[in-house]
Amino acid sequence: MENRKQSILRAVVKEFTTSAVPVGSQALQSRYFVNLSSATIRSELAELADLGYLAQPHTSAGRVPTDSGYRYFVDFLMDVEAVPDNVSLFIREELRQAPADVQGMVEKVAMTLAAVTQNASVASAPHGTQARVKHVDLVSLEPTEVLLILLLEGNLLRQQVLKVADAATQPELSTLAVRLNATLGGKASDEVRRSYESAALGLDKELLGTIVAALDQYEKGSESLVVHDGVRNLLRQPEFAESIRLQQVLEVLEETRYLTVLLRELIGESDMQIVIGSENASSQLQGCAVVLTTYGPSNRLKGVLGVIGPTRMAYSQTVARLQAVALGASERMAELGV
Amino acid sequence: MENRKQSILRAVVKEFTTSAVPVGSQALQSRYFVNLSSATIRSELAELADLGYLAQPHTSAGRVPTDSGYRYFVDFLMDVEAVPDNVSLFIREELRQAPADVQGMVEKVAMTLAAVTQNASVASAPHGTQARVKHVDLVSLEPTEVLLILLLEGNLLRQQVLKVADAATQPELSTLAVRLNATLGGKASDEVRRSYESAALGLDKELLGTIVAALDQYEKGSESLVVHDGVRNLLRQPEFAESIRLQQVLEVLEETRYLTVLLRELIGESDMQIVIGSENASSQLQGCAVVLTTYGPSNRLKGVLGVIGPTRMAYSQTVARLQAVALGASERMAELGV
DNA sequence: TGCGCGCGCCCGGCTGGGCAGAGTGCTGAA
DNA sequence: TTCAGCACTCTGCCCAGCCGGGCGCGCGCA
Repeated sequence: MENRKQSILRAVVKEFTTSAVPVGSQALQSRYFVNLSSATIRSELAELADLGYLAQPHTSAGRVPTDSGYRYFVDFLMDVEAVPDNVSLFIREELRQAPADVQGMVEKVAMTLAAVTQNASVASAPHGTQARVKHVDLVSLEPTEVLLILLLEGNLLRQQVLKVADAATQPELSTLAVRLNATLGGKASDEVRRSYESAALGLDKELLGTIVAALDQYEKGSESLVVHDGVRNLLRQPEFAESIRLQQVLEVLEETRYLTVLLRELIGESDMQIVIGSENASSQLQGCAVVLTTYGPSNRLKGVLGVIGPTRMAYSQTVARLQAVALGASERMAELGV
Repeated sequence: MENRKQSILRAVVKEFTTSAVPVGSQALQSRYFVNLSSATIRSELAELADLGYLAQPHTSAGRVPTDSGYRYFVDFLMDVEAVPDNVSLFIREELRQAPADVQGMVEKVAMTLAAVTQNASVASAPHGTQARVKHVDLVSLEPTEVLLILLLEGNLLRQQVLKVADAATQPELSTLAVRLNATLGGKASDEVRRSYESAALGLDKELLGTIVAALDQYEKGSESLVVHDGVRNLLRQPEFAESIRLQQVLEVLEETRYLTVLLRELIGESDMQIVIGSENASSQLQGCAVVLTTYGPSNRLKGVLGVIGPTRMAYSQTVARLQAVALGASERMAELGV
């Protein structure tokens, strides 16, 4: 695409993201292209519309970027915006105050992200493909109830209540836990499963089965923790003035199961992913853009961090700030051993 | 108040909660008072308006209950509605699937409550005045780093990385953990603190200090664990058609600090509390009603459970279902030892 | 071929008047 | 005390008309 068309498309996107009203040739001429006439701009706009990058809400209204227009913008035209000092300071300060557990940390991260992007945010807890057992503990709750505590790689704690047939005292359980630690320490779920299948360890087979199940469940992420925040920010956007639009987004955000699947599907190999409007598989997110990246304390433990807003969002700012939050959160989590 | 006025007020509230349009004398006459003329009803309505229980959006519109009208209704006129079998079944089933940790349980409770009341729900984690230590574990991470795992009453896991001066092996740490369990098991934070202050136990003083700090943080933190759900339900109500109304509610719900204070202030001695519209201290909740009760696994561990909706809410249904969820959750939590 | 200029056109949004409907308040009679 | 009738008032809705922004197109020029 010629340089001038690109500039005009960039100007349209920029103008529309701030004003939210269709942008006309005159506005562009007076604010961006003083040495071009509005008629020239009009013909360029018409061609951009032919290419599918711009659309008109109705004849003789200004132009609005289409989903492909935004796509072209983020792929080729977007210049990465530096994060202002006060914003990075704010991010650092917020994350510094985050509690040292996964849940609290993830919530704080989502909160911070929503605040700095002024959009809605989602965050899933970091989890690895292969969870390694670091430590096992068994605590007697009731005579026939035992709490299994699994410490996984990344200092992730998982807990599960087990019903056992025979009553076991705490000392008995502690002895068993020591044996389990010796056998399972450092093992990933498939190794634990082998132990389970061979069952030559003299360990309670049922217990091992439960541990395998807990690891599986953890790995599937079906139980994985997803939080969201900042829905109130969306309400400030004219796109969400009619409540139906927001309702659809909320259906996605509040339905955790659905959100988990969505995040897993969306996050691919790439480091930063932008999904715009109709590119979203789910019909509820038409008109919304989702910007996603990964974060986590280590390379093997990654969660998803994302921003959800109208397609008319300040992409370059969002990308930069999302990156800053992801980086800050990753560092902080590594530091805290979360 | 005479009997007939009461019936008419009750009818107006009932009619308005379902239809959401101001109710006129003819609608009342045809649906509730066939043996009265609309003129008679009109004069009664006028008197109810004089008493401050009803208002007109404008002259020659139907009547709408005022906040005091709702107040009178819930105080004197409301008949408690039985919870349908399928709803109680749904509640039981949902709570049965709840995970065995506090966070997960609270989230499930909020979700269930939102589903059965078709309004927004809030839930704070049950917390006592004193957190009790149930189990302590120490895991060696690095030569000079130890992970302290605290299992507190309510199966709440806390973890913290400790830096220690002298390298300790896992067996050494396990032995220490056994000693700690024997000493601290079942103790609340002030008892731990006494142990800490007397320091006559031969235990590492620094370690005890960390445990005390973790308990303190927990006591503060668990109080602030507040979740909400069901905002999407509010969007179905015409009251929230203009997004500004919902925005105000979301400011309250998403600002956890604020919500914590709100719940603490609102929950008084009474078992079930209803706060209607202008009775709310916070200006953001004008036009909203909040129904609150307490729940928890024991008398010492209580959290707050609440429903937030428009003042035009089905109070008797909400109260009954809130009560059912609170009861079910309390039982389930006691059962799971959460 | 690219650009600038100006004219005519088109369409959505706003405004103001008229109309129907719903609901009230009042009055007088049973 | 109840009730029928009547006048009044206010809103919501519809429609016509105006307005203005923005475009498309044709023409002239380098």
